[in-house]
Parts: sequence; C-alpha cells; structure tokens
Amino acid sequence: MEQHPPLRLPRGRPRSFDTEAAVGRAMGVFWTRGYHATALPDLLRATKLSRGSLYAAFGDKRGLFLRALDRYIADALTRMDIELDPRRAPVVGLRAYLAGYVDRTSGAHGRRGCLLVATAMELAGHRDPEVDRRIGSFFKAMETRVAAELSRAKDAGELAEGVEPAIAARLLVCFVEGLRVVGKTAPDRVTTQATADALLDRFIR
Amino acid sequence: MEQHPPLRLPRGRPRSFDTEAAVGRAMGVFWTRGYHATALPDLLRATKLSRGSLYAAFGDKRGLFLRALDRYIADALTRMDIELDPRRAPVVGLRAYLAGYVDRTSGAHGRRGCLLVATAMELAGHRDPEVDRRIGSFFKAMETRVAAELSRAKDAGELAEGVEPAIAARLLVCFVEGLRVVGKTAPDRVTTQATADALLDRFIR
DNA sequence: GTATTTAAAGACCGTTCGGTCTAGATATCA
DNA sequence: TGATATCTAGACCGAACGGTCTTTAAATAC
Repeated sequence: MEQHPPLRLPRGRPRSFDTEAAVGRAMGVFWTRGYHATALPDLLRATKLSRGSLYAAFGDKRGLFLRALDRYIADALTRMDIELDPRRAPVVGLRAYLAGYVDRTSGAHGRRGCLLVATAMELAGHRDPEVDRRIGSFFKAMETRVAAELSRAKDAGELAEGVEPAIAARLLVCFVEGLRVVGKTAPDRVTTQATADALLDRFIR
Repeated sequence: MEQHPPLRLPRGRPRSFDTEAAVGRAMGVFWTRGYHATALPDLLRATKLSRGSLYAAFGDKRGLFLRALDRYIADALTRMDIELDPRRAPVVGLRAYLAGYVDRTSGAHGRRGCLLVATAMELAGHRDPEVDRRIGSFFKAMETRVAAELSRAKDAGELAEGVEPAIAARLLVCFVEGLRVVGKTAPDRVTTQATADALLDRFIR
C-alpha cells in the first residue's frame, strides 16, 4: 500500500474554483476557435478566472491548451472504449463507433469540427514535441482499439475474406478523420451515414 | 469577337514584380504555417515585396490568402484532371489519384500537411463566406470528378457488385482527406500505400 | 485575534500585430 | 524634359497580444 503523506491541511484560504471544470470550459473555446485564434480574454471569460488565477493554475496559455487537449483525447478514448465494449458483438461495436462519427460530423455538429484534427493541422510538426506526441499517440491508440475490434470480428468469422485487421483499422481511422474534415461543410446526416455504411459493408460478411 | 479597349500603355513606371509568383510564394508560407500563425513579415520575406506593394496588389492579408487558396485549389483540381484522364482506364486513373495522395501524405511530405484541410479546420464555419464557399466547392468538385471516374469504371464492369459511384466517391474523398490528417504524423509510405490499396481493392472487381 | 493562502480586479509591461503613409529612387510615356 | 506611376525602405499608428505584478478582499488554520 502507498504510504500517505501526513495530510496536514494548508494554512490559508483554500482553492475555491474547480480546476477540471476550468479545463473543460477552456477546451470548449480552443475547440471552436483553434489555438492561435483564442486570446487570453476568451479564456478568462470562459473559465471565469482572473488572469492571476489562470496563470497560477496552468502556467501559461500553452499549458492550459495541453490540459484541454489531454481532456479531449481522454474523452474520445473513453467513448471508444464504451462503443467497442468487448461484451458486445464486434460488428455492433464498429457500427456504434461509426454512428458516433456520423453524428459528430453531420450538420451543425460537423461544422464545429474537432479539436484534435484542428490541432494536428495547426500545430503538429512545428517542433513542439508535447503536441506531436499527443497527436501521434492518439491516432495510434485509436487504431489499436479498432484493430482489436476487427480482430475479434475476424475470429468470429464476421469479416469479409482477405481483410487484414491492422490495415483495415488504419483505413477506418483515416476515414473517420476525413469525415471530420468534410464535416466542416455541414453535410447532411443521411448521406454521411450512407457513406459510413458503404464502407463497413465492404469489410464485413 | 471581343472589342479590345484602346490599349494605351499606362504613363508611369510599369509593375516590375510577378504577381502570380508572389501568390505562389505566399501560398507556401500559409501552407506551412497556417493563416493565423503567418505574420506580415513572413509574407514580405517570402514574396520579397515591400509592405506598400503587397497592400497595393492584394488589399490585405486576407486578400492575399484567398488568392493563395484559389491557387492551391486550382493546382489540386488540375492535377486530378490529369490523373483521371478520360483516355486512361478508370481504374488506372483511380490508382494514380490515390498514389498521389499516398505520396503527399507519407513521411516529410505528409508532415507538411495540406493548405485546404488546414484552412477548413482553422477558418471554415466562422462566418467568412469567401472561405466557406471555397472549401465547400472544392470538396464538391473533387467528389464530382471521382464519381464520374467511378461511373466510368462501373460502365466498364470494373466495379464490385453493388457499389454506388456517388456514395463511393464521397467515401474516397473522406479517405484521402483523412490521409492528410494522419499524414501529419509522417507515417511510412508502405503502410499508407497498403491502406489505400486495401480500400480500392474492395471496390473494384 | 494573527498568520497565511488564495481569489478577483485590473494596472501595467514590452512586443507584435495588421495596416497606413511618406520619402526618395526609378522607369516608363509623351 | 516633364509628368506619371511604381518601386523599396522604413517610420509610424492604434490595437491587441501574452504575461507579470500589485492591491484588496475573503477564507482558512492556529
């Protein structure tokens, strides 16, 4: 067991705002506006923090951004783990996974875009290893989960002949990230769903 | 025939720089850095223009950006028209089209990203109709060309059974735009090519 | 009570932003 | 030559940027 520290209460006034809630609100701003277009006053308004509190809690704008990005990634992977629940049939999970992207990339939802894709395009590959690592590991994590699900499907005999789970997983990841891009034009949901179905139907029996 | 205007030469010193070349150099800067992260001095350095000349020729930063975006789009569509040359077999054209994206989204090329996708994520859906129109019409133009090629393939009996050219075209567009996104992590070319092949092979006979 | 810690408000800092303007050189036409 | 038009170079502008710091109030432990 871990040895707890003495746990003496600190002397002064305790922190009165919820750090995680502030990260969530900041995430929303970065999400809709992008990193460079988000100014400090935007973040102060959204988090309802003073400049001093924000800098004490997060260091600087980039520090808060990285926290927000981590939250966004954690949310996405958590959602995936629910959709690809191993207790469900793999094809059901894959359909749920795609249906989630159809929902998030159609109409007004689509127009809002994706913090991760926006960050990849705006900040990745510009000598910021903290950003690059997050982007790279997210795609890898996503691909790994999809590949596992496809492997389960293959074992259950539900995959079309000759489909390699690893390659197909990469393909699906490219597809859903592409949905996020064209989703910025707010395509209608029926067409998006039909496109996703057309893809999956070629890979399952 | 069109009636030419009198065509009198203007009085003063003629323009001495190549406007289109300047647009091309500016395009390169926006491409690698994105809109907001590109500062005026970056553009002045790249175009080798003075502030005065740049503002006289393009109005403002946004005006120059729109010119650069138009150039980028025109280049992309021209390239597609070459790859999908109607005198070639449609499957050959589609393979060339995908091979081009494999090349542009692997390794260092991939890391550079795509001005159009970056613009879609950074600027689309933010009440700038000039940007929105360009992004939307580009995806539509691309989709139309791919759909036509798939239609030709279908007529030639080269498509797998039950493949709808219109839906499959949208799917391919999503896929290649997704390639641009994950391409920011500089994936290796062999894997990317295998992924593209795995997709196309499911849709052709 | 005192000491201590935090919070909000906002003044303040130097820098950079996009954009305008002037000065002087240069290149063309008439 | 003189008029005209464009060039470069860079000073200049107000606004906004990210970030620091001071002040004052409030909330806790002792």
